[in-house]
Formats: sequence, structure tokens, C-alpha cells
Amino acid sequence: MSKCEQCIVREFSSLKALNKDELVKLAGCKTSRIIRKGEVIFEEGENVNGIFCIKDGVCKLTKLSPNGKDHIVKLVSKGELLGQRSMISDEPVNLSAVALEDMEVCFIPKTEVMGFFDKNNQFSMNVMKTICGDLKEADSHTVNMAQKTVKERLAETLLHLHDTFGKNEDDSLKIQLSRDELASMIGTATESCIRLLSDFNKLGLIKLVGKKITITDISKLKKISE
Amino acid sequence: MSKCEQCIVREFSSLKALNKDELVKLAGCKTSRIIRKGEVIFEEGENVNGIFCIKDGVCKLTKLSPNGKDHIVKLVSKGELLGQRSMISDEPVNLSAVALEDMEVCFIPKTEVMGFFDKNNQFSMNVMKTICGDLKEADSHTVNMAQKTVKERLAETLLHLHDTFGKNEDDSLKIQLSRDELASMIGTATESCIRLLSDFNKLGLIKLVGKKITITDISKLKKISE
DNA sequence: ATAAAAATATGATATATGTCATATAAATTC
DNA sequence: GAATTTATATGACATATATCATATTTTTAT
Repeated sequence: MSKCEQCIVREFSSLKALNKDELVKLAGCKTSRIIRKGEVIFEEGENVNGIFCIKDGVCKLTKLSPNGKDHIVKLVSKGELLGQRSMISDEPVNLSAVALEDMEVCFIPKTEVMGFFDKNNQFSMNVMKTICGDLKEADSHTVNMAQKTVKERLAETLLHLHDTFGKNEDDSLKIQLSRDELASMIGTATESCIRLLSDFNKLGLIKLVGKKITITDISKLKKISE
Repeated sequence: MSKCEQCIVREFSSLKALNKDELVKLAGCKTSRIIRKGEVIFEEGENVNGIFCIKDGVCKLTKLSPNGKDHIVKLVSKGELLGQRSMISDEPVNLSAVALEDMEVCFIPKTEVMGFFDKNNQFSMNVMKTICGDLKEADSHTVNMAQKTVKERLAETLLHLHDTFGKNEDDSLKIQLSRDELASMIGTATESCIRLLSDFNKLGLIKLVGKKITITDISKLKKISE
């Protein structure tokens, strides 16, 4: 069992507030897991009873709509925590988590986290601020979905992927989503998504090579995203 | 200055965790305000520096979209608190609050609330649970906006208004929204909203008398909302 | 009470987006 | 490495929704 004290990603999450003793205690009760691309970490409605700390990799948080389509609510990556809302609400998770790449995640049981929560004020404050940030973002998403066109949402999403995950040496977006996944992030049909990508390509805003997307004109994309 | 101890609505919010001493202290620093229908409580981007406790009335929380349209993110009524997220994030508010009816609200300065927050565990836990509930709801809204049709969203919203605010003696919805406001809740053009209401009316799902809306077939509406 | 303004309603039309069909390209399996 | 499956791409068409125009009703102001 690796030590949490020496884990770098801890510094990126609420867990950075924990002191040495707490980290030792944490290391003693956490369990580590390798999750392959496409595997499910947890499913909507499940009782998770703890939180996951992402040591490496990226996953999507999805919610099933009554029309049978999955909607990607959020992408979560290295250093972030999963399942905090559900733990605090004391409810099953409302979203599913599925790995977009091979991942390494640690599971921390609820009892342990709640202990830190009670005793370490900075930790609980960090968690709260994270959740408040998520709420602000979620409201903003709702408005985007309700008021923007698919084209605007696609432009915005491409820029968001660029800003959040960066690019490879060849300038293509580091995060690789299928057209289907991209469509389910912006809330449209896969074909519509493909068509608009193709339009952006013809307009010289992006370059498509196989599955790779390269943004070639950020400012015009920004203009389109409004 | 009225006493918080005797205020009934306190029981409906996170404030119910406060003890007698805390309530006396609260009563000493809170300020009460009457807000007329249509008046703004706070505006997106403003520094609010405290929270509002709604003693009476209902308001809408809106966010301006880049297309110039306001989107109604949430309706908030008697007994609920406003501005919690902003206070915890230590950021300007991300939503505007506008009264839908005449209201009575109390303002509690941030310093005071944060004091309770630090010392009263139950209070901070209540606030967190509220915000977690908001987040769950917001994610669900996002998915609805992204995946459901306008018709489905209208049906769902009517049912939600019915469940949340109840009905008058004549069975019409207690909460009165203009067609414009209803449209800005479901994220559509005012004309589309009016047209669909008219369709629902012709199908016998609702009854329209002036501004009043009466739901006459809940189960069919539920079916439409999916 | 009357005039003016705003809200509601409906028609006509344009546009965005979804759906279904089919072709091609890429990835996976045997 | 060929065969099969899956993902991407594009066309044709249907449908949902937005926009603009105009009529009617309701509310507000004088």
C-alpha cells in the first residue's frame, strides 16, 4: 500500500488540508484500484459509501435521460475527488462515472472522510468550496443548454477541452472523445455533431485528422461560442 | 426589530440548527426589508456580503445568457436562504434575484453567518446539504435542457410548479408566471411556450383562463414529460 | 373611463436540428 | 491479413422550434 503522504495528486484536491497524522491514517484505510478505459467506477443510483481520489486518468460523469440517451455532465481528471456530493447528502450517487482512459483511483471509506470533515475545518471548507464551484458551473451549463444553439455549444466545448486538458505536441486536443461522446456533452445527435465539426473544419476553425481534433482559430471559435 | 426566535420560517431553513443564544445574536444584526413585486434583491456580479432569509414571498433566480435573454434557473420561496453559495465561495453572486410577488426578506451579514458556520456543526452541515441538493437538481436540469424537447420541458415545469407551490381554491396554480417567464424557465421562445400551452389546452391537459393555468390531467402531463 | 402600453394569441415562414439511409474509413477480432 | 464490427461522414428528408407579422385581450397610466 503506497503512502498518501508521498502522493502528489493529493495537493490538487481538498485533501491538501490534511496533516501528517491524518495522511498516515488515510493511507491505512484507503484502497487503490486500476480501472481500464471504458470501465465503470460507479453507476447512477448506487450506494458508494466513500469518495474516490483520482490518481491518474480522466473519467466522464454521465446521467441517463428518460429518452434513453446518456448525457455527459462533466469530465473529471487527475487530482480531483468523486462522490463528495453523494456522501454529504447521504444519498446514492446521481451520476455514473466511466473511465475515458486507463485510470488509477483510490477509494476512501465514508467513515474516514467524515472524520476529517468533523475535525479538520480547512478540509471541510475545501470540500464545500469545491461543491459550490460545481454548483456555479452547473447553473451556467443549464443556461448554456437552454439558451445556446448546438453550434455555439460545440464551439464552447472545444475551447473548454482545450483549456482544461491542453494539447499534444502536434497541437491536437489531448483529451480524445468519440464524436458520440462529444455529442452527448453538448446535447445533440451524433450526426449533427459530426456535421458541425465538418463545417468548422471547412471554415478553417479546426483541423480533423482521424479522431484527432486540432483547434486552428481560437478567436473565431470564441466568437462563435458567443 | 422583530425577534428571530419567534420567526416561524426559520424552522424551514438551515437556521433551524441555531440555539437560543445564537438566535438572539442573529436578531441583533439582521435587517429586514420589504421588496415589491418586480424589484431586484441582488444582481449577477454583485458582492452581496451575506445571506437573505425569505420570510415571505417568492423570487426568481436568473442568469443572463450571452444572447441577451434571461434564463430562470430556480424559484425560491418562503423559508429558503439566498446567497449561500456566493458566501462560501467568497465570490460575487452568479445569479440575479427578482421578486415575483411582494416579499419580506431579512439580510444577515456574512461575518455573522460565518460565525455560526464555524461554531455550530449542525448549521454548517445543513447549509452543505442544501447546496448539495441544489447541485443534484442543477445537474438534473442541465440534462433535461440538453435532452428533452420543449414540449416535455413545459409539461415537466407545469407539474413542478404544481408540486412546489400548490393550487388555489379554484385549482389553478398558485404561482403566477407570465408566459415570458415560463418560457425563460423552460428555455424557449415566448411564442413557442404560448403555442404549446394552447395545444395542451386543446388536448384537455390544462385549462387557461386569463393568466391562470389549471392542470386538469396530471397523469397525461406526466406521460408527456416522460 | 379612455388612451396607451404591455401581454397573450395565432398565422406564415425560415431555420436548426433530428432521423433514417447509405457510404467510407478505422478499429477489432479471428 | 482478411473479415467483421464499429466509428465517422454525408445526403435526403422530416420535424421542432425560432422569428416576424399581426390581431386580440389585458393591464396600466392619465
